[in-house]
Amino acid sequence: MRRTTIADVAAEAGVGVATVSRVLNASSSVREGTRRRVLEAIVALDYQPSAAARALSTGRTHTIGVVAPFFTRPAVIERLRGVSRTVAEAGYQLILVDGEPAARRRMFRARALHGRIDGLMSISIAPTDEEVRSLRDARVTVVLVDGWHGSLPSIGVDDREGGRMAAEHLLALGHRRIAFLDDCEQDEPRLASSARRREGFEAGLAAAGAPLAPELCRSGGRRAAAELLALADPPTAVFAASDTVAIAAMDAADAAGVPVPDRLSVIGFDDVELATYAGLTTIAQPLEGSGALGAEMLLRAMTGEPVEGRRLPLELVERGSTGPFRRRASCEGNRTHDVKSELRRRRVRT
Amino acid sequence: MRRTTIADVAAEAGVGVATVSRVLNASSSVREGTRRRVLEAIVALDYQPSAAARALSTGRTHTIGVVAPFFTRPAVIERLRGVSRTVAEAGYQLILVDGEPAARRRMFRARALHGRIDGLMSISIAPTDEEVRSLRDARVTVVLVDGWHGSLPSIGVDDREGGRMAAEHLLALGHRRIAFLDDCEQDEPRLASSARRREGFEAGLAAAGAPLAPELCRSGGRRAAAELLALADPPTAVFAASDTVAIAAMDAADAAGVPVPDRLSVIGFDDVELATYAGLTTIAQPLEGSGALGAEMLLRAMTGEPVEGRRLPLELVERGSTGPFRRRASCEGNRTHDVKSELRRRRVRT
DNA sequence: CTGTTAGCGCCTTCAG
DNA sequence: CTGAAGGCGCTAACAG
Repeated sequence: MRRTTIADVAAEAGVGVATVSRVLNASSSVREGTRRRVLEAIVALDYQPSAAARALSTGRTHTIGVVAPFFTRPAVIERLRGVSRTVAEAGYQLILVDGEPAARRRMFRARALHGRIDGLMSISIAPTDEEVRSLRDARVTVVLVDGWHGSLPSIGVDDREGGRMAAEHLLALGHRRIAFLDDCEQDEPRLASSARRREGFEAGLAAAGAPLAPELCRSGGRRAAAELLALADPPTAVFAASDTVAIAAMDAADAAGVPVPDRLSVIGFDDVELATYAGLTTIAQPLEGSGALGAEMLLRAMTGEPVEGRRLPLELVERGSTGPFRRRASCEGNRTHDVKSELRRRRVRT
Repeated sequence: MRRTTIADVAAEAGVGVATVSRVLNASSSVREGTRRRVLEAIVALDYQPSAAARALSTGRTHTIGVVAPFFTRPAVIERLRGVSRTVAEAGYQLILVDGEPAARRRMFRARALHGRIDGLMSISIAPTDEEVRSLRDARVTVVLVDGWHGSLPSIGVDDREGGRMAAEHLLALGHRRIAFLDDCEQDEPRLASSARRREGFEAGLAAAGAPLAPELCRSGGRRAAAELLALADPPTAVFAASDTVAIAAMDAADAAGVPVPDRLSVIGFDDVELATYAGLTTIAQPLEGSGALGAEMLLRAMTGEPVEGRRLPLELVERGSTGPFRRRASCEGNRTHDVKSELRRRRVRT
């Protein structure tokens, strides 16, 4: 029992294969009667064209690939949601390539995608110049989301500006001893957004005459935050390069009995869903929207239409994790602290 | 500048295409010298075989599809992580099909996947009998994760038992007026795990002589929880069919000024990452592990090897969201309540 | 409008 | 061990 092919349909309908192909692809016109007969034959035989054959013949797979660090960054998943929706609406498939660096790199070695995908979206990973060249040689259409490259359409936010906004918010609250917590990506030096956020942040602090102290600038999550808190002269506020790190910092604060925001203000970046639950103040960027927009652009670029990158807007979202600067060890502060940390410790465990 | 094909390599190496194909597929033996020459030609030309051509020729795509409600259920993403890892290690691609029901159904209409995938994993969505038949007719290998079907290898947990465990935990804490919050999936009647969790839960309560009151059994998240709390005789504990719903319930409690766990104990199901941050007591099941195991089974099944489903273990994870039953309106309870809810309200906003 | 035919790039007998 | 040739299922000229 062979699978039914276009030839079977043609025979059943009493026409040539080309005609069947034509009604399948709604290409040049087919007489209404013929068309109906073909359609009936298709239904009768429950025929379904072979994607592989079509891909081989046309050179297009109707599939787009997405490379990204899916499972280490919640923000990526939210972006993917937008991609998935858009791509599905356009009738395209989605191939996922998660990335330990090796896999990502393989994906960028464009020839590896021959006959697999028509377009490639890279989220939070910018290819090197060499990879870009390789991609272009292979004529793979590429769009970057949350990553920039001079010769590739890129969509994302102004991370420097975001850093500056965070600095402003904290400064406006009266904080002066402010720390920075970087994303802890030892193996991915090209994840550049954190670096840019930090640049803007530093600039913002410096402009206000409160430059970032070197010992207040760390990289990592919970442990780094704990070290910060253990300092003789600990910071009263911290800007984390991502919500994930920010939440880890809040966790560390709870564990150390440091009340947030009374003795430590915490601000993050991204505004992932988790930030809502955690009550985290953060610099919000469009996540799902960036994915959707990126997908639209990719789809358009794949038709040959020239597309240009876009900057998306940022917005400060104030929740409860930042508050005005307070002098240490005020009586009231202490009482609140005890109740609160006791409370959170009861609920939150790692 | 045409893309380089197997013929180019053959010419470059001074051999026939068949030989190139042989070294590519490590199939029958090739003399060492010839083999080396071919390999060199491949490198020299930076040749990369066309996946489409290979798929058409062999009938196998080296791609597996995953259908699942990716973006509405955090648990699915964690499962996917295991799938991704396993599948990548085996050198397979991953195609994602998110599902508004329409897309899922299309995927199940097996013929639609001809020439696209070699195997299909369905997470948290069980196909109907008819779909199973269709799948079998099309000879698509299928494995179910978190879903059961008599004639398909299925892997998951004993949801009924999980429900029973939740009941036991709450009863052991002294609660008697206990509510159930269902997942709010109006459009997906086949998402059966919630139903089974509830069955086990009801059975557990009934066995202890504290049967589930009809008015304490609702479906939905925050709003349903709020209704529960507004009852004249509100429950002192609630079992939610998933962590997501449980966290929504905690949120509703905070908003209503009801302290958790002092006046309301909340227990969830799944143990997603978020549960840790939320300090949620929950019935934990292997998430990433289930994905990995499912992928392994699928890969094996695709070779023709018969595989059998597996039940994974459940475990009660106590965090801070459940506590002993307390009589209402005790003085101490009230004080704690005020501080706490004031506090959480400050931090958590929706 | 519609049928015929030549590939798309690779795998796989089948001879040599 | 290796080369030649047919075919996987479909699309896309090119004739009619």
